[in-house]
Amino acid sequence: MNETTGRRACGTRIQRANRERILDAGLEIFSRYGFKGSTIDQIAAKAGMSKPNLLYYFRRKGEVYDAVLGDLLSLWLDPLREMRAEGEPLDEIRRYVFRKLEISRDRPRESRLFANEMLTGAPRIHGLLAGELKTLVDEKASVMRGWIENGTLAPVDPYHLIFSVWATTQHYADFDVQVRAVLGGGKEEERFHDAAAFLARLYTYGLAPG
Amino acid sequence: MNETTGRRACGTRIQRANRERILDAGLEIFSRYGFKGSTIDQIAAKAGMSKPNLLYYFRRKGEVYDAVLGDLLSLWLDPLREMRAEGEPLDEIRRYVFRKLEISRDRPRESRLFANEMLTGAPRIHGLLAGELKTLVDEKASVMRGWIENGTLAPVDPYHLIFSVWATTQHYADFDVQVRAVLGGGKEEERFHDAAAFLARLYTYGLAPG
DNA sequence: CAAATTCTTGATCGGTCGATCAAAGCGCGG
DNA sequence: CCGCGCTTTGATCGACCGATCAAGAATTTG
Repeated sequence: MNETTGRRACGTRIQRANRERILDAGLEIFSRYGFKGSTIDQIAAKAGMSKPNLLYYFRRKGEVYDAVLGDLLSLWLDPLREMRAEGEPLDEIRRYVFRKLEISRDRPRESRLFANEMLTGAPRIHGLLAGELKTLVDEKASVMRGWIENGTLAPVDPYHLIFSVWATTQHYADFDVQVRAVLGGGKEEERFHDAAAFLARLYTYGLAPG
Repeated sequence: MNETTGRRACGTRIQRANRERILDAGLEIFSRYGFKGSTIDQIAAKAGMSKPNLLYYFRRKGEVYDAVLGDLLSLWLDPLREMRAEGEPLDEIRRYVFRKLEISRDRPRESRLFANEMLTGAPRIHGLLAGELKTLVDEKASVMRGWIENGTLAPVDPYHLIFSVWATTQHYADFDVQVRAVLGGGKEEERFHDAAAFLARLYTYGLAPG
């Protein structure tokens, strides 16, 4: 027994370390070239191991992809889950926007992978979209309808409101090249601040009731 | 001479027809699987011809891709070009949003291809982004700054305003699968109307001065 | 230390894809 | 009808890629 690390058994130390490296390399490569556009050689090279060794840990290319994607969904939905019906509506929405914007800044590879999957018709996570995702969105849309009836939120379509938050925040990760080309080589910190300020203003005044 | 059609000479009738079919098929395939993920066989099959025949009109796979992409940029930038400094700011912006939303509805393949190119780092159009695109955006940002000084537009960052328009409108084409999964199988017409109404409201109140 | 197990990799196989070529088909002017 | 140029395609080549295997290296275990 080697429970010295304190983590529950899930393969040897080497196994865990190598799986970790493979998943990280897979995220890097898949997020840039998509599933078909990526090769096992690329991923193995990025992970610093040989191709057969990678296939020793994941029998198929698709298994790496699914594992990378599987780690993603909770990260993706958690910020929306945090939206509380008891909070001040505009505060909750601004906070949600800010959290999503932070994720775009800190996890651009995850965002691009997600976008890539959507663009190709989401063949591998279509079930999750119609299930877990839709359930959560329906729930939060219901919360927003409550706010609208309270008169604490402008009467807008909750679904399209959520879509707009997804779109405006993910844009900074997915279209990073375009954003950089337009804004020039300014500091990333400044870009983030300006984007946050603009979105805060847009949603504050755009969604204020009355 | 066969100027009977009235179009200027640009290959025979057969050449023009086949190039057209190839470009349309290329758009269909490339927009769904990206450059590396698409095969000439797929494109040729979709165009209803053999692979060598396709390569008779375009010597390389990359030539098809570049031709498809080249037809795209003007379509992409025209709506922004139409924004007039003399107009009423909020009208101009609302009109821009609506035009972009129409394009997302009517040309989803073009939108997805563009998104795919961005996700992969835009290796083939990076020059256009830093050139033609940036020039136009700088020009319109300047127009918006004028509106802000006039007091006819809220003091927001013009660049991030434009980004948000791109993001919110393209989202309906690029993330179509997700939108459908969340909204269920409602009519496309209704979706479009609701999205237009939400965005009109968001930008009207979010950008109104004072 | 020795045996057993886990880990790593060079070599290789079958399949796919981009690209080429030669030959056959087709339309058009004489 | 003939001959010429434009168009189409079956066959094929080389490169790349996913996957397998057997053998060797490293690590763990007794």
